[in-house]
Amino acid sequence: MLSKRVKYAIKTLLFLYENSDGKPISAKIISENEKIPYKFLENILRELRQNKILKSVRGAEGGYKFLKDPNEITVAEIIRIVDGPIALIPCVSFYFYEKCEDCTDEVSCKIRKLFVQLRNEMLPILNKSITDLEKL
Amino acid sequence: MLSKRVKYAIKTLLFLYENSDGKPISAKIISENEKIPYKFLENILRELRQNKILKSVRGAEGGYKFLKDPNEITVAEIIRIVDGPIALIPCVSFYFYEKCEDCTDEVSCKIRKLFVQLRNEMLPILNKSITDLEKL
DNA sequence: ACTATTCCTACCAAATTAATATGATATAAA
DNA sequence: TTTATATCATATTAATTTGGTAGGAATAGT
Repeated sequence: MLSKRVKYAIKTLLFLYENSDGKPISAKIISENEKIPYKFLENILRELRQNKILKSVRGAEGGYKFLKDPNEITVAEIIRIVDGPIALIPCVSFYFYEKCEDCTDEVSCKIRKLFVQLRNEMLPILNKSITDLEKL
Repeated sequence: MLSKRVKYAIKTLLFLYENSDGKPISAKIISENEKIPYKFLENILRELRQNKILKSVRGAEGGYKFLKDPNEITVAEIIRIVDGPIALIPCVSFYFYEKCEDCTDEVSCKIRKLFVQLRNEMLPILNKSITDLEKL
C-alpha cells in the first residue's frame, strides 16, 4: 500500500495542474479543496519543492507552482520521492535496491523472478505523467 | 513494499513443494534451510494453517504439509492472508475496500482510475500458483 | 519417561506513519 | 510602517505496523 503522503502529493499536483493560471496557489487553498490536513500538506509541499518538482513564492499572495513541466512529472517519480521503491521487494528495485539477507542465490530465486515480472508490468502504468493522469 | 512475513510465507510454501515426499516437514527444517527466524516462522505457519493452506502434524516426527493443492494456492492469496490488500490504495481493493475520507467523488477520481488499471495489470501475475512459481 | 514437535498467548523494541506545535522569515497591500 | 498572508524549518507526538522473542502447555513417536 502507498502512504497517504503519496496520495496527497499526487492530488496536490493534479489540483495545481487543473487550477494553474500563472499565479501561485497557496497551501491553504490546496488544503481546503483537497481535504488535506494543512500542516501535513506543508511538509509534503516542502518535499516536492526540495526535489525540484515545485517552486514556491513567499509572502502574501504567495504559494506554489510547477518548477518541472507537469508533462514530465510521472506518478512513479512522485512515489519514489515521497515513499521510496515501486517494486514490492527490495531486491528487484532499481532505485532502492537491497539484498535479502536470507537469499542464497539471487539469480535463481523464483520469488525474485516473479517480482521482476510484476515490476515490469507496473512501471509503464506508473510512468504516466500528471497531464496523462488528468486525461483519464 | 511487501512485508518479510509474506516473503517468508512464499518461500516456505515453495520449500514444502520442492521437498514434499508425503512426510510432514518440521518448522525447524524450514527455518534452517530458508534462514527464517524460528519463532517468527512458527507464527507464519500457524497463520497458513488457520487459513487452510497447510495442515500440521503434532508431536515427534510432526511438521507441516499442504492441505490445499499447491496448484491452487496463488501468490495473491498468500499476500491477502499475510499482509492484506494487493491494490496500492484502499479504494480500489476487492477484498479490503475502504473509502478515502478525503475523496469527494470516487467515480471521477483520476487517481483511482490509474490505480484500478494498475491493479488489473498486477493481478494476473500474482494469480500464479506455487507450482507455476516453481517452474519460473 | 523422554524427546521432538506443534500450539498458544503474550510481550517487546524499533521503525514508520500521520500528523501537530511552535515560531521564524518574507512580502504584498493597507 | 504596520498588518495580514504566506512560506520555511525544526522538533515533537501518538498510533500503528513490523519483525521479532519468551515461556510454556499439549501431543505423539520411541
